[in-house]
Amino acid sequence: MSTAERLVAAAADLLDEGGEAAVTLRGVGAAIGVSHNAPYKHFVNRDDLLAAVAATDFRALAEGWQRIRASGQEPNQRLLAALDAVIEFSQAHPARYRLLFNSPAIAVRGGPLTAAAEEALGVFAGIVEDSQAAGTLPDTPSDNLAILIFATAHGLIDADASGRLRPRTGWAQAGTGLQILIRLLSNSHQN
Amino acid sequence: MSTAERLVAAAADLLDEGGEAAVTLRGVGAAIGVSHNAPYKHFVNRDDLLAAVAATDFRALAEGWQRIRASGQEPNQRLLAALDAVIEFSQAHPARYRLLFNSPAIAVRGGPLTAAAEEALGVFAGIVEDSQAAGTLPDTPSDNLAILIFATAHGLIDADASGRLRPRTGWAQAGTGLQILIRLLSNSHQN
DNA sequence: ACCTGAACACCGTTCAAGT
DNA sequence: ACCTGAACACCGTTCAAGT
Repeated sequence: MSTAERLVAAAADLLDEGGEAAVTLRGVGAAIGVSHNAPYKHFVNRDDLLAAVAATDFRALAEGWQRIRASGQEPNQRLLAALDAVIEFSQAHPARYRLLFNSPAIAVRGGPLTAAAEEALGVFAGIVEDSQAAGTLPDTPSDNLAILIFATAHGLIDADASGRLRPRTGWAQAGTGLQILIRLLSNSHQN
Repeated sequence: MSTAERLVAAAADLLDEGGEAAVTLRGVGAAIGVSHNAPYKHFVNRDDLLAAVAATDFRALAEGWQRIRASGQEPNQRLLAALDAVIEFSQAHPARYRLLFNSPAIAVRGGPLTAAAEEALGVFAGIVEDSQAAGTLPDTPSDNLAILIFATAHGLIDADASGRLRPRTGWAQAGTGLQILIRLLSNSHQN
């Protein structure tokens, strides 16, 4: 692994352990045995390092979604599995999830991160398209419907993280809300 | 205005001007002519001050929604107006919007902020309930449907802030996606 | 009760210097 | 090409002291 890759991995670990505030250049450097200054030889600044972590996670997410899309399940089951995958990621790696979908300052930088995000969302849109082709979702343009469904998932995940999901709804998880949404949308199509 | 209130107002201004990073205790103190240490006599720490800003904004949001609910428009128009109000706030005060709906570390603190958030979301749920009573939304439990709709709004707002809304959908605004969602949900009910 | 000023232990970032 | 160490200008927070 190159130094740059080791820095990215170390930053991801620190995100998991202590959240974004725990990712200091001094900490990242120490984790792989270089000075607090070495990261500047591989990334333009701290945000650039965080963007590299996010890009890596987007690529992994895209791969996971691709496997789900290619699996033998029913289309709507694949869609729910894709949503479950991102919910699971948000719970296992909350700080890294926030970096993917909740960090406008980093998302807006463009570059490889934007490309990786586009690719991942493209795979997700494909999964939605499969459901539409199977006739289990309304025939709104697939890019539009995909972002609508994903936005709902993201909103529910955020509400859950802020402790505002269970008190109001009694739902154990964001996934429960999404099942209801998919059912409502299916009904919408069947008339 | 008490010193505490002036500190909250100064913090809100700094959020609008330079984002969360611009809210330093030194800057907040200087803005109202006290030392960088004075805030500690009114708030337990920086997060507590930010939570106070968020609580104030939640109360204002609840009042705005209440006015919309009491207005003479059609129920679904009131719902879209309520969603427009929060979209508008997110664009006029992005850093403060993030504090309301995108800051789990602060939301989880409980206290007056949680109470203010509960109250605001309760008013929003009431607006959704009105639409259901008018027969223009499915009869899913109103708290559940309200959080589903609000989650979608929040997700679209976040996607827009990260620059990921327009490229994929061509939508000029989050509001466009919400109109489509409301229409789909209305169809869902009419069969 | 409320505020100040010094001090502490951190930060990100820059720069000159090393190999 | 890659890294180090000192230095700079910040932070939040604590503490002793003032009125």
